[in-house]
Amino acid sequence: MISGKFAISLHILTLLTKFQHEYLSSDFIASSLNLHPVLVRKEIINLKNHQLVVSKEGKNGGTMLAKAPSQINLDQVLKITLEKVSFGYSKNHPNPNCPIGKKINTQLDMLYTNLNNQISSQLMTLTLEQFSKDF
Amino acid sequence: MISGKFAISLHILTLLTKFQHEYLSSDFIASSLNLHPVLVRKEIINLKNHQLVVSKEGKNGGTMLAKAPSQINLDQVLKITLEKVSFGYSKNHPNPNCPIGKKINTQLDMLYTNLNNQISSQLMTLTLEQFSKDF
DNA sequence: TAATATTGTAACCTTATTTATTACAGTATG
DNA sequence: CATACTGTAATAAATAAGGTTACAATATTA
Repeated sequence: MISGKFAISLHILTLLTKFQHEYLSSDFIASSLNLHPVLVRKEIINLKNHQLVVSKEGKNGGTMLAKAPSQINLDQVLKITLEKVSFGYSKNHPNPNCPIGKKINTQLDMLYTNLNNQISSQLMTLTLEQFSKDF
Repeated sequence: MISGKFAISLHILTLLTKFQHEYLSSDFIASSLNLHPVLVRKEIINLKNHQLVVSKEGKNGGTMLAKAPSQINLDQVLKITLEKVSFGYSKNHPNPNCPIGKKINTQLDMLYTNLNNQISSQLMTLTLEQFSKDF
């Protein structure tokens, strides 16, 4: 899953913010997302691995935020879902005998790193609390 | 073609910058990219449609920059290749009966638009001339 | 003017990636 | 102990991306 990960995780976190201190089941979350519960659980595992949520197995189990929404910013969410925003690479290895082909990926990396830094610094200023307020 | 478009176009434009005032064939360009010449021609058509390059059919034909590399900035290239950088959406329509589901896409749009504006203003400051200098 | 090198473009094929489904073991609750 | 959950693997289906073939159109040059 690449394209939807960030959006799905943010949706889940927003739901959890609205129902703070309650365990929400993957079925409930899935019905808001209109997504298969197994996919929701997979995303939740990722959120769990990064200590953003906790979940409880068994009857009346589910998932809950692990910290206050004011302590979670959107850059954290981006980092654990997409890692880096890619603006794309040509899939094939460019010709190493061509001066451009040889260096293009390094140059793109540098450019993309700069762009990512800027994106991150913007997302860092936005907390889940703020994002959730508009719903 | 989504992921590679920006990188491929930038690679082509960089080559054209290095060989300014020469018509380069799609075969030559393809061998630097290690890509099928037909794909190169497809990308070139896009660059042509946006007046960044001109091309000439027939023997000794090929493609050449339509303007000085100092007059082309990377935001223009981004706009004609990816239009907008997407951070992803859940593929399904979220549940409109859920307050979060109903509004999530609008909220994501706003967020993504802000991020794109910032990316654009950064890329606008970078010309093809500058980008090509490091090869 | 004929051979050649090139672009332009459509149709189609292949592969990779994403998303969805099924199945079931494990676990906590009441 | 029945039930309602999570966790997770295996696999299938759908979609997207990239690659290939084929050939018409065009300009060059010998």
